[in-house]
Amino acid sequence: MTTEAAIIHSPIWRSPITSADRVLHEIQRAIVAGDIAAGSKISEPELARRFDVSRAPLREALARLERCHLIERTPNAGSRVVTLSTAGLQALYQIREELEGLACRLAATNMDEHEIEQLRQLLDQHLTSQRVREGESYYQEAGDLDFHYRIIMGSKNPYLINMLCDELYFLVRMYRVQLGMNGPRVSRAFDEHKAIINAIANRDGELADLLMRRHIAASRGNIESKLQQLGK
Amino acid sequence: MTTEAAIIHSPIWRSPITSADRVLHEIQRAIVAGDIAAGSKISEPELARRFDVSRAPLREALARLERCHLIERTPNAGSRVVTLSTAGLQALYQIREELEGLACRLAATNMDEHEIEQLRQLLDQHLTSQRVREGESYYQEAGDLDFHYRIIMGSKNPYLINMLCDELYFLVRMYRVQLGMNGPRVSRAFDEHKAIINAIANRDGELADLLMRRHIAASRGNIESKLQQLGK
DNA sequence: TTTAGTTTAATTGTCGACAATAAAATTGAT
DNA sequence: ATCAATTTTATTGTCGACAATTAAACTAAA
Repeated sequence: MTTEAAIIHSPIWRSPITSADRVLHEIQRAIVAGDIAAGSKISEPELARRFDVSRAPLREALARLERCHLIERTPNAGSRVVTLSTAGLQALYQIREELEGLACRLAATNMDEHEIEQLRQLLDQHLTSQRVREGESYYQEAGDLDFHYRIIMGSKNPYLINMLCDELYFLVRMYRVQLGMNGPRVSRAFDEHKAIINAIANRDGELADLLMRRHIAASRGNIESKLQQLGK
Repeated sequence: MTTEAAIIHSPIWRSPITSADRVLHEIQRAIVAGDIAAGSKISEPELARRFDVSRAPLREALARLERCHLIERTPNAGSRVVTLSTAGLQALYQIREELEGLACRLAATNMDEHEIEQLRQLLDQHLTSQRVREGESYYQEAGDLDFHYRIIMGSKNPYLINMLCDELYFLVRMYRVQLGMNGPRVSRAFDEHKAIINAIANRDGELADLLMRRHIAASRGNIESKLQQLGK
């Protein structure tokens, strides 16, 4: 999957050379996957031992985990992993709709032909790999996220890229992964993606914006129903 | 001025109990004011001595300064204060338009009558204090920012509040302060503010959104002309 | 004189220990 | 037995020193 490649950029990620980066990477993965339970308290000494680092780089990592809304820190009290809720999901997706809509509008004018072509190719290979393994659509997940990443990059707006990819998307992934969002929306999402690409290729930013908002709203609806289906 | 009060909230600010918070506060002020020059390199040992703290809380502060886009860090290389540019201003204000537009739409449905009344009062006292001291409109600056803060808070969306107030607004203030944005747009801004409040009071989110976008676009135009007027 | 390579110096990243604060446990009183 | 106050424990925040990396200075060769 190419998701990993798409994630690499700017402040939060750089290349995991430093040990703070490494431990950040691992904890992010653990929280998103639910290995560190949502709502659980975080013990600095414990995590430091667990990932075999001192508290200094660990705290650096915690600072950045707070930045991408995966934990909440209160001074002199400690950190907690965030909890997933309907209200939180709605607040998150309100922003996402708005910012990714903007990303589409900007991408429609700022992406060059080559980038658009690459986006098309991504969608194609995405389609074939999905047809091959119909049930196991973790790859679909990754492919979908990759699609969104590309468009966000295509906006060429550094602040927008930073906010969406570094600060919001981990939480989005956390909702999707922990609620088992892998199922039936696959083929419909393909069509929506295709339509968005066409709009961008036609340099119709307004339309791409509108389609992206609908696409995200639909995605939110899905997660929302799953959320209240599982209580809370 | 009430700006200080409006700033206090959520992750970045809490109450400056810890020394990392204190030094963050001071450095933010220094960078926004230009006391630490834009584009200059940051020396951790030097700043640590200057603000009389160890490097540990200083680095905590640097992490949060990166978060609000006032410095840029590269691993093993150090930190630089950001530089102001037309491209950066445009990218920043693209986001601002979008998010504050959203804030207006949300505020139109989420602010209660009391909050709207307070907003009206703010504008009035803002008007009188401006008529008193026509030339020195630093207070106007603060008043304007306060106006925007209130609406953002009125959206009741925690992510939106965090992004705008904690991550974007320091940079906005940096542009305004360092380019001496205090002058002639005062009375026009009043009318625009008034119109936005009316739209919100009428629960007309669409209109408030539109007006806010125009208001911010006008503000950007002002700063933009000043920027290229001073070279670069 | 310029450029490449090497050495030196300075800066950043990390560590372990201590201080200050908050949570937990214990004690005492009603 | 319950609640309040106090002691104890544990956790977070801070410090100074060391290790690793990078940038600067210097030397030497073309």
